[in-house]
Amino acid sequence: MELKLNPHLTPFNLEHTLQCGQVFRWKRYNDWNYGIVERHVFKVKQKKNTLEFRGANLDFIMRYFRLDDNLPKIMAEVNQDSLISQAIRTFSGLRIVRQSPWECLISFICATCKNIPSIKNVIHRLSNQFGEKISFDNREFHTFPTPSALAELPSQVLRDCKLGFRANFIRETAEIVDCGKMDFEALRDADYQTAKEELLQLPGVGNKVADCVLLFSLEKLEAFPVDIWMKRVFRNHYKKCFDMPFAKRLSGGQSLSSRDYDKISSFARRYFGKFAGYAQEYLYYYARTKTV
DNA sequence: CTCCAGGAAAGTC
DNA sequence: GACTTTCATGGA
Repeated sequence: MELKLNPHLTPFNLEHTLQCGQVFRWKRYNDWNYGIVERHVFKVKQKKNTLEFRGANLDFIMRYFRLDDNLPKIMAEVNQDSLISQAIRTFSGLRIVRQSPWECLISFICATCKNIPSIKNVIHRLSNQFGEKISFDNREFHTFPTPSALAELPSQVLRDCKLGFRANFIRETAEIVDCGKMDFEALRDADYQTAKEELLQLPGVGNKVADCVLLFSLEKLEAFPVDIWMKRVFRNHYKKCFDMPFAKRLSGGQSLSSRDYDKISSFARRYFGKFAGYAQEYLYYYARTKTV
């Protein structure tokens, strides 16, 4: 199947969307990109304004890649200065993806203090060992392990997957989700603050992980995750928006205190508006690949 | 070798 | 409240 995209009404860039660092499990064989979502394996490729796909129907593609988001309107709303404007031009067509909350949650707990290649490695290790095998296109793929699959693993087995100090967080969070004590559907319906407070109860989930899960899987497009790269962006470009003592702390090498995190994140939500998460993703990818 | 990565939690004052 | 230390591991 294929989908013709009007670049003015529905701009989309598959490459930027998959490479910006929001998803960790996509693979490329030949010129096809293979994705796994829940139990669906599918492949996608883009040629200019045509999106080609197999193994998924149009509704699924529209929903997963958020092609229902009015991107031109969103970009116009977050386009508040020359830096974000530059990032928007550079990565035109980048979209936030609708991930499944459970996989997103575990992925970003694993992501603490790791670079992206390491994150991909550990997620692949988890899936290959504890996920279910699914064949597609004469290749083998694996679903992401279920909460019960991870909950029953001894932490030593998780450590053997190179999870390090994250192993206990993963197992404990898996137990909580497996017991049905985390209702992702309810979080989707709740407002940003309420949903965030719920997520913060989970072991291994702090401000940054919570905001990633809210943005990438729970429809909270105002969520603005602040990691080491975003701290760098604010130190170099938005220092004047804060008081001097705070600006000085931004220059330090230490990780953000919870209060300083809120200071940046809530400023960004006011500054960029209700689609601040989109601004974050463009700035994040820009900071990682260009000089800021 | 040292330094860093999509941080969080526990400890200290 | 706030600052500091600890937690593992692979890659540059």
